[in-house]
Amino acid sequence: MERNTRQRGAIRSALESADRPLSPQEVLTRARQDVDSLGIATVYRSLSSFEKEGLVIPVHLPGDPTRYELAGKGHHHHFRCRKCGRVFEVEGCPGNLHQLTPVGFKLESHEVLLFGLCGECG
Amino acid sequence: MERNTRQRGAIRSALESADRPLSPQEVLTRARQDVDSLGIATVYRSLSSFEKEGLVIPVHLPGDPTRYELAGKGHHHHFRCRKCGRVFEVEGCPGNLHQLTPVGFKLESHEVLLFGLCGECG
DNA sequence: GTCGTTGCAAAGCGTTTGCAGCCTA
DNA sequence: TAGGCTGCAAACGCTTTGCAACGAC
Repeated sequence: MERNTRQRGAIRSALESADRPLSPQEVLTRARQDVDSLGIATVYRSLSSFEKEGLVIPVHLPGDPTRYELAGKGHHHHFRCRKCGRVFEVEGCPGNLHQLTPVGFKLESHEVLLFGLCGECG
Repeated sequence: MERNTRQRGAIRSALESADRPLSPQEVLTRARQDVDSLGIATVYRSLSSFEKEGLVIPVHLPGDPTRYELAGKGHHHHFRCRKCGRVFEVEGCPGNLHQLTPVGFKLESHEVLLFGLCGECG
């Protein structure tokens, strides 16, 4: 059973106030503004329980720690600038993915990652 | 300047004989059949120098260590079975990716990952 | 002979876990 | 009050690095 604690509230708030996926470390920094005794272990435990509940979604980027963002934003993907490292959300989806899937395979989900330069760095 | 050593040869062979991306640990196991004193540090160092040379390509999968495959196979993506964990190469590419890219951004590369069940597990 | 390469061991870094005390329900 | 939650520190697994010996060119 899930309990509502100050820590979990702070972690959820941190994610809500962000407009991009946050790493556990970034979550910790932000959430400590609410609960300054917060420990990194609690962040990891909360994020993974939020993930199980479907409240947050993990965003995996090559070479970076896993980031998390709130679920319910609708289907989208991510663009990472190779210069400044920031991660942006991109609307839409290329589609056609079932056409790529080998015969006999069952496609359940997918991830599309774009890399390049953002508007400011380009 | 790059030198040809038995170790690098063994690592390259390991990748050549595989039909799927290998993790550094898997590369080590296979390459040790040629050079049994091979150490894991050498595998990491060689893989990253091969990557810089453009000889191999890293394949990143959420939750797994980075795998490597030989470059020059043509553009393709990957499908991972959530049951058996195997990673398959997928021909083709969804295209349309420039349409997803925000205005002012410069798209340089991308990655598409498919998840689901393979033919045997489905 | 030079200097890049190797293997070992130690260090790094992100993540997980054991445990005793805390606090929500 | 029960049992989930928390913070700390230790443990973990993968990856990187320091260093002295090695070996390709």
